[in-house]
This record gives sequence, structure tokens and C-alpha cells, in this order.
Amino acid sequence: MKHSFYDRPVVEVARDLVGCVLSCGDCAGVIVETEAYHYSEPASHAFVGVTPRTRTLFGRPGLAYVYRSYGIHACFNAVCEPEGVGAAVLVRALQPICGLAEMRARRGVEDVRGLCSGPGKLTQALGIELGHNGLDLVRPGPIQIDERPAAWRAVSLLTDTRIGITKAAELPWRFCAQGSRFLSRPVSRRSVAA
DNA sequence: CATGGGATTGACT
DNA sequence: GTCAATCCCATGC
Repeated sequence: MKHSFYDRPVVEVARDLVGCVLSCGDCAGVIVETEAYHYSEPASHAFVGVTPRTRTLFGRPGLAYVYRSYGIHACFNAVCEPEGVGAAVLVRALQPICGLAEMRARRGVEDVRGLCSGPGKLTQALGIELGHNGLDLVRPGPIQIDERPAAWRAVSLLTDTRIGITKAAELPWRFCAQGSRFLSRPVSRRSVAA
């Protein structure tokens, strides 16, 4: 994906990333669920400004922001908007397409639907770790995001409220591929076409 | 320097 | 449905 793809409003990028392919090494999956985070709202890590933790979030669009969640899991984001803004898209779920055996080995799970159906699960399945924080997704490297395969070009999206947050919980900044069986959680009845 | 709280998951009732 | 695991780091004294 090009630099300019990420240098746009984060909600637009979150929507457009659904259907794209996230790969790390020999493993890959179609992104079926994303969430947008922006410095202006308190659910975003960038809300507190530039700190050692959030430095990457304020970097160039197209950087990977990887952070540790609950002391246990790694979560993967793509930095968006112009450098210095502080915004990113959290990738929450994938439909696995390549490297299934490696994913199963890393996850210790057989069911395909259990491999990448959550932000902590997909990083474990793909081997994404904290050391990948700050990697440039736009340049050649272990982690890539590629445009939608033909079958996903016209994917229908649903928008919903974000999961697992207590602040700014009302914003409809979660985006899901309609009908996907690989989501981290089903969409709520309140979800609407995006 | 001490404290508290997660953008989660999996095991258990 | 409930709950513990586990650790980084932002905050406040």
C-alpha cells in the first residue's frame, strides 16, 4: 500500500482497510474488522500526547504501531493522517488465507475461525511482536498490507461501536465485512451500513 | 517511587 | 455469565 493511502482521515483508512491483505512472513489474511483511533478522543492512546509509549503514533503515516495489551497480548495498528497528528487503525480480525499450519502451531488452536478472530489472536498467529513497533509498512519488510483481492473489491461494510473501551464508547468507528464469520465478535443489532 | 488501569483472552461457573 | 493473568507506562506524590 502506498504512503498516500495512510495519509488520510483515519476513519476513511479504517473503512478502506477492510478487504485488504495483511501479511507477516509466510502468513497472511484478509482484514475483516478494523477500528479507528484519533488523538482527539480519550479512547486513543494518542490522547495523552507524545510519550515514550505513543511516539510511533505521531510518526509518519504507514508506520506499524504495536503495543502490549493487558501485559500479555500485542495489538497491531497502522499509523494514519499526516505526521504529528496521532491517529491509527487497529486491525481486529483476519480471515486466514496463507500459512495456516504456522498459524495453528503458534496459536495452539485448530479451528480456522479461532486463529485470527481478535486483535491479540492475529498478532500471535502472524508472529507480530513488540519488536515490530515502528516498522514502515510502506517500504519492503516483514509486514505488508496489500490492496483488496478482486473478490473483496466490492465488500459490503457495517459500522458499529468499538469494542473493549470505556471512554468515547459511542463513536461508530468499528468497521466489519458484512457476513464475515471471522470477526472478533458479532456486530450488534445497532450496526449500520458504512 | 508507588499506584492503578487497560484498544484481551481463555478458563471456569 | 464471571474472573484472573501480567506488565508497561502514565500519573501523582
